[in-house]
Amino acid sequence: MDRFVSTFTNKIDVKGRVSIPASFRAVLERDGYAGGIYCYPSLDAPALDCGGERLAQKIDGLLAGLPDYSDERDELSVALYGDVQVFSIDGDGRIVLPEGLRTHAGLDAAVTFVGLGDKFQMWEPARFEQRRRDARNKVQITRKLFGAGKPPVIVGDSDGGSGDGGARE
Amino acid sequence: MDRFVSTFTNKIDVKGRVSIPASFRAVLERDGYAGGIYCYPSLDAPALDCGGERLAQKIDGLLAGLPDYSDERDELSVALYGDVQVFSIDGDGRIVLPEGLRTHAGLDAAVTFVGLGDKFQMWEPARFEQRRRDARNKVQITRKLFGAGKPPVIVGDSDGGSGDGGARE
DNA sequence: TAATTTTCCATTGACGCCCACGTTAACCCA
DNA sequence: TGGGTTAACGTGGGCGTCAATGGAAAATTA
Repeated sequence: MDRFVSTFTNKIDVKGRVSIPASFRAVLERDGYAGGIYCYPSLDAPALDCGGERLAQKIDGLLAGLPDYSDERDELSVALYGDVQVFSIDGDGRIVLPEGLRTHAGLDAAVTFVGLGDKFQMWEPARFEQRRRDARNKVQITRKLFGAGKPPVIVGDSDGGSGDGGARE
Repeated sequence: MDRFVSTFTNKIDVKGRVSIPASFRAVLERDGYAGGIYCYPSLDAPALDCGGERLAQKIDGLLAGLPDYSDERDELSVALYGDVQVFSIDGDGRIVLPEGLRTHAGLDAAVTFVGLGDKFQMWEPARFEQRRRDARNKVQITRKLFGAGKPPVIVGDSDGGSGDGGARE
């Protein structure tokens, strides 16, 4: 497995810790250094975008194209790095969510991890459910408009396996 | 870890001392001499740019490309070296911020350290928050740079808000 | 000597690390 | 095929260590 897939919901404990789904950790390890994850507030959703070394290298790659000490680079650096936080994963596969990011995503008692291929997102479970419903409606509409045969695959539609808040994969 | 990442906020005490985040100190040590950091007012922001040996060598590298005794070089030398200060880090990982630099960055009660890869910046916390908000607004430009085409499915853009559901990748 | 800076020490609160338990899925063997 | 066993994972809590911070003592300068 080399991509983040499926969704999982884990609890935040009293110390602010939350377990990263084991399958996501496996992807991170494959990605290089697995001792930490890069994380920043999602731009247009109340969620956090997360990934491993590959994500970090993407950011670096963008900056590498710009000359050192140019204004352009400085601005972009702040825009990109400014929001990024790095969480170290402890021996039990958990991270601690600091206050700032928790408020952005409205995280309180639990976190829903949403695999998006080369990165994943962390959502407040109820908000994600809402968002997912909206997405389904949208797909219905789109399908009618286009008369498409195959609907785009969203998240476990029909709730086959993972959606029920059960922790395990 | 060999790059400055994440952001941290530490307090300035009554004597003008402030702790350098431990993870940044680790980077500095790896960078060569860890007894001091190079620091100068940021050119285009109310902040201070800081780094270790690698940063100093980069500055040297820039000047090396210009002919000796050219006006250009003189100007750049002054611009780059003129305001550089070297702070020694005490036994507890702290530096003392002199008056001049504190006023440039408006530093008063606390400092936000922003990791930018091969260097980091010191901001007055409130100003950095402001800057970060601005940066997020400018993200449309950033997105083009990222070549964000198709947003990932799932997050059905229900809030009619800013464009595609895809976050920056 | 007075004032300011630097070094050293102490506190405390957060964080990393370790272990232990319950639950659930996977596995094995009859 | 079904029941029992084992392993993996998520979760909670305790404990030790280290970083951040405040303050005192020593040293340097005027």
